[in-house]
Amino acid sequence: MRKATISTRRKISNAALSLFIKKGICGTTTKEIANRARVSEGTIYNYFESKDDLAYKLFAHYMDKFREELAESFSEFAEPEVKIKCLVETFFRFAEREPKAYTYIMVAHYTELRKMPRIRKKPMDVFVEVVEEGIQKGVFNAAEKNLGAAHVIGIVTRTILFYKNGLLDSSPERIIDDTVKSALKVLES
Amino acid sequence: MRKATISTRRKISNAALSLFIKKGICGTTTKEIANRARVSEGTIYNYFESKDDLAYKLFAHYMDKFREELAESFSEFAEPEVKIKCLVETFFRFAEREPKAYTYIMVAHYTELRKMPRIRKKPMDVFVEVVEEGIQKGVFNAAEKNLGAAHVIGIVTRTILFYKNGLLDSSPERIIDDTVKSALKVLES
Amino acid sequence: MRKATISTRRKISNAALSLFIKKGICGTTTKEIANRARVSEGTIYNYFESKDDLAYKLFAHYMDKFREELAESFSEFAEPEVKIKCLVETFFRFAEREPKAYTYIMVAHYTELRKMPRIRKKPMDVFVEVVEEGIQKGVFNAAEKNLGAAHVIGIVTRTILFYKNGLLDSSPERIIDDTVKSALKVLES
Amino acid sequence: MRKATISTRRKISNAALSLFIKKGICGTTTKEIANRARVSEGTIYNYFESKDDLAYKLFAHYMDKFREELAESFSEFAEPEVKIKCLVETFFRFAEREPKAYTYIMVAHYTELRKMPRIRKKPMDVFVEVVEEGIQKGVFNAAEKNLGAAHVIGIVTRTILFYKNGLLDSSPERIIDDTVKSALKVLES
DNA sequence: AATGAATGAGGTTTCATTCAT
DNA sequence: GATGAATGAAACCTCATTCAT
Repeated sequence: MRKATISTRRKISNAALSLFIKKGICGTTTKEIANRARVSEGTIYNYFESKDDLAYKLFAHYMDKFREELAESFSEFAEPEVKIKCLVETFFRFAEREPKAYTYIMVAHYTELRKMPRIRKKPMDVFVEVVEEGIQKGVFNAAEKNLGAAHVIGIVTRTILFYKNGLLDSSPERIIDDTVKSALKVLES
Repeated sequence: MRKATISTRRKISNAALSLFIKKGICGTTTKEIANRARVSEGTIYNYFESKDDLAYKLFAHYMDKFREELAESFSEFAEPEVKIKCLVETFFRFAEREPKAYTYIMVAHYTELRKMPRIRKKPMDVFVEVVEEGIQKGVFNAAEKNLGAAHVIGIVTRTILFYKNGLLDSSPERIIDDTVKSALKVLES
Repeated sequence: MRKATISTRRKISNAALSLFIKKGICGTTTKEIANRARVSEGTIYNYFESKDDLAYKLFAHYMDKFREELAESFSEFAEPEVKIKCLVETFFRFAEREPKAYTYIMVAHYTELRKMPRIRKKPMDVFVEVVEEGIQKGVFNAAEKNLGAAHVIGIVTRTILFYKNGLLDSSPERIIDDTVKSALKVLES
Repeated sequence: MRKATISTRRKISNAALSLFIKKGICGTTTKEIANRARVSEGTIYNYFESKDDLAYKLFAHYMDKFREELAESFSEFAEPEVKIKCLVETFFRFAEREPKAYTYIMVAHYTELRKMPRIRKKPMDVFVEVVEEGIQKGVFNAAEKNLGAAHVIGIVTRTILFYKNGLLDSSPERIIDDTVKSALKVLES
């Protein structure tokens, strides 16, 4: 085996991710995962404790990755408006670069969220912090930080959903630009 | 069965709705539905062809109900801004009055949407029409109607999600008021 | 209700007969019987103890009818050859006049025979008696009466099966004639 | 699994065959099959798609085997009378050597025949071809080949049925001999 | 007599997981 | 590590039968 060979663990993860977003976690069988990963069913259990463990590890991994990418998308010293712009752009970029992971995070949010330990820091928290900072500096006027964050996150996620469903005709650049504008309109004093 | 008795069909539907939003469609068993509805498992099949049929009928029913409520929430002759206000308020009211149905619609959107006949008119369409009207009348300046609708719907749905998860401290009236304001900020010229 | 109205019992029997020969007893549901008979499921149990009881009563009824018709098809004083001719012709006529009953008897023979009380006199017995008589009179030379009867019954039943399956081109009269000839060839000294 | 071990597939097939002929396909449960085969119920589905698939595969397998055995029972260059003799003897031998398979073929003929693809070549066809050859050579005088075949097949199958039901007292050799004679009497000019 | 909703035992099938190789 | 046959619990669903009306 060359080291360039895609690891078995990775093959399983990728296969599972594709299937989970297409058919749901519960609706995906280990046999399907094994078939798609070109691996035997038993092999899955050499890497993950159970199907649920696989689903959870996958979720946690991409959740963390996404949050980190958001958190690192702006300089600590940038203005809040600039930070919001960076966050929105990063959101779009992540959705575009890792479409399956993005979808999985979004869907799992609604369905499997219940089982996730609440302690984990979420992408949302990054938005909340920036909004809070903007409010303190007087450049944002949201009634409360969480409400402002909700509005911004809603604008972005729903736009991406529409875009992925082929409901938007404009160019991606244009869409991102307009979405940033909307986000700032909502927040600014 | 006395006629005053809650109909068996309704008992099953209600039980299923509660379970579907708590554990997902696939994660809910017919036995659980039967137990909660206080009927035998076999009885479910006197009213629905299959568990999936039950899930779909439930979805379609509430989807239609929600859309109709939105469509009837404003006078045809109102200003677009007023219509948007009405839509947002009706959204909140529906989510509050029928919390399970609301959640079910939102979740199914993400998961079971695939199997739904695409022909069905959706709540979203009501928003799109109002945004379109506003653009034509020059009071809204969204780049395209679907993008404007996406932003408004995103603001509302995510706010309700935050609210339901106990993340917002303000009073419901205040939240609704701020959300209407955000929606109009995003849309207005 | 006019007395000419077909009795409920008869409606159920006819519906069951049609379905039993098409899908088998086990493969037919009481709901299907009820639907076809234009009767409610519960009504079946006003006339029969169970589905099996219905299937058995139906079988016994037609079995007896068929045997009686065979037994009465010839004069007691006719020659054995003539009796054979009458039996074969009656066999064909019965199969033609009551195709469903005939098929049901034949199929049940192979499948539900097990549960039938062995005491019941069967159509076969009529053949056996005639062959026995012919042997005693020296006009038939079968090694044993049952073997001769087996050959004759086999010739007739298989011919009817072929005929019903559209495998024979000759006219019914010609077929019957040839079949009588074959039966006699097999039996005669 | 050691290779000397009877294959699981074979164990399931044998168990199913025994049960199907005793209780019918519809009347046999997968649990019974599994118990008799000493495997778990789930294992059945590692080898067959469904109970019906199992029933069909079993039927097709033995149907082909039986037809092939019949077709290979005589030399291509033998006289038609000899061929008939061979066919009848092979029929008996097969019924004796593989009593369950024989019964299953006969029963399925009457009951599950409907679902079988009509294309499959049947044992009957071998008889038809030989009868046809005999007619062309002028040694058989059947009115039509299918009718002649029907008579011969009827004689054989019914005799075997009587024999299996203990209705015949003669020795097997004697029965076969008499049956061959009857078959030839029916066919010969 | 007739109905048909309700039942619940039991049928077929699925599938996550194990384990001998 | 990898395999895949075997497992068996549990899922979905069917259906003969009952019973209040």
